[in-house]
Amino acid sequence: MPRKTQMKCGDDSLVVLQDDTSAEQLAQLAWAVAHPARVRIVRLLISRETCICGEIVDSLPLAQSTVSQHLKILKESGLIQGEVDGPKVCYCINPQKLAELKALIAGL
Amino acid sequence: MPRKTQMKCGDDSLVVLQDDTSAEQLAQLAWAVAHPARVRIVRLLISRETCICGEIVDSLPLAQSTVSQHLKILKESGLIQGEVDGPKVCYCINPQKLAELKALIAGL
DNA sequence: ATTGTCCATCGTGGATTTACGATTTTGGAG
DNA sequence: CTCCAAAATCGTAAATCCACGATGGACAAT
Repeated sequence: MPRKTQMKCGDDSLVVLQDDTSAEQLAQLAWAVAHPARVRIVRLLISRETCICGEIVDSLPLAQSTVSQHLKILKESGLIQGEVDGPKVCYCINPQKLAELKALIAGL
Repeated sequence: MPRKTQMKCGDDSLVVLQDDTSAEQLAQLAWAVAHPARVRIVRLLISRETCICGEIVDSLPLAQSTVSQHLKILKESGLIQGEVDGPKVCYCINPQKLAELKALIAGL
């Protein structure tokens, strides 16, 4: 769960939170790709339209558990989806979320 | 300085590092806007073409020192620039870097 | 020179990230 | 049923982030 602004200081509820949802949305999606390994994963998933699985692990210089963690983060962001296929798990991009990210960044 | 992949495991220099620079570039820029406060700052700087300074502090529900830290991060990413104007400091966006971020995301 | 404002930086504390190895879970083969 | 491989999860250690108050430095005006 990516971070929200903690705003420990005096709460000015309304004015402050006005367009904060959009900022948080963007921040959350940006955060998902704010790590080289996760960028690589996303790119890999885009290049091969066919979902792959643990080949991701082989394509990265990281331990299996670490990659699994990054996959979890990407899954939670909604950018990718994973479904079990026998003993393996296949991941693929979620085009909608990817488009959303692109739109949010483009709309800056 | 945002994080790079640590890759503590066996080094497979060539294949692995091939397009890693691009992934790191994207990750670095994405990370700069991976926080709601920084998104707000960037948006503010874009909306007012004229550089502002400590109004940024007033527009955010954060302490001055915290905002200064976010500004530093954004400055290090290259997305914004700041120059002293008398006792105040004016910040403005760096259109090139912003374009770079947009291009990298769009090119996903 | 002194004062006041604006901003950066220091120092700190708590939460989060990121990495790893080890363990558990899951589903298919033998 | 048992064994194997794939993947998720647990537990942990180190680094980083993010917030704050307090301090320090730069510049204008008095």
